[in-house]
Amino acid sequence: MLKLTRKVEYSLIALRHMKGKSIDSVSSTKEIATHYNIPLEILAKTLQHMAKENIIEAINGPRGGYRIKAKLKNINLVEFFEKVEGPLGLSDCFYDANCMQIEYCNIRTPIQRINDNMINMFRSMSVQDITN
Amino acid sequence: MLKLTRKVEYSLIALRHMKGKSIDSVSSTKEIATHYNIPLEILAKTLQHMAKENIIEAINGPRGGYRIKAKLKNINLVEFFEKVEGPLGLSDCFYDANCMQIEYCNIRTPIQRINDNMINMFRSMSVQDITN
DNA sequence: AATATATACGATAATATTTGTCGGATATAA
DNA sequence: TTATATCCGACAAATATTATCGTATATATT
Repeated sequence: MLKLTRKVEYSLIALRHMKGKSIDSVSSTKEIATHYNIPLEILAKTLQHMAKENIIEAINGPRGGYRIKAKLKNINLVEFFEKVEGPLGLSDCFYDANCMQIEYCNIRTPIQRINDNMINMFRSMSVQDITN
Repeated sequence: MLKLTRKVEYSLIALRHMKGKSIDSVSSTKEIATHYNIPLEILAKTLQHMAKENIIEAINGPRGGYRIKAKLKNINLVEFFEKVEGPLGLSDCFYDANCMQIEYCNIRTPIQRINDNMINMFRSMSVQDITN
């Protein structure tokens, strides 16, 4: 419960790795995967996904790889989590109302309050903060 | 990602239901299950679990059921989540160090910071707050 | 142009977690 | 004694997450 997914973890690991290198040098999937002991194919997809979201940039071909594209300071954790994993919410009913008890539910509003607090907390932190 | 489990949701629903009744009246599993459209057996286990944790109290026999036992004001959400679901943490490595990349991991400390913020936030809310 | 290295990506399989079911036991008010 | 309710372990199903495979495409280097 309340866990991050590996995809998010791998994304953060990769970003932090890239941040430690000079601005225009690239990091290949294999390089990161072997260094941090991450399954290559999973990491590959994760990086492709981040590239599609314009967080990083792909350089094709031999000696290719990825490098950071976005200003990490301008991406808060809510945006980041949603780019990587999709909509955020303590319960599905906050973005997909397919729930058997929605009609009689007595905790939707209370949980909404917890949810708001959580969202605010994540919004107050940037990806930059986290990868420092 | 970052979801509550149904067990937690059902627990909160049940507590809120009981709070709406007079202090010594009891609520049966069936009553709650049918009212909120929750699978009976699941709810039964959930309530048994909360009884073991002394949050609620079981009254056996016909006309039995459960009623609130603890001071909900004195239980914060971290305590509550841990009573109902076990240890809390954004990543397993915060309470079970069985991780392949723990040695080279470059995000453990950063995620720890997010985790601390989250824990603090949950600690600042009581079950009472949530079931009001 | 050929080759080797790297990303791109859909399909599918394995694993883990969560959720739900079943069967039978115990307690107790009526 | 009976009906109603909790108790609880074992098991099964559903869902979500994580990982693998196969093949295609892009491009530096030679």
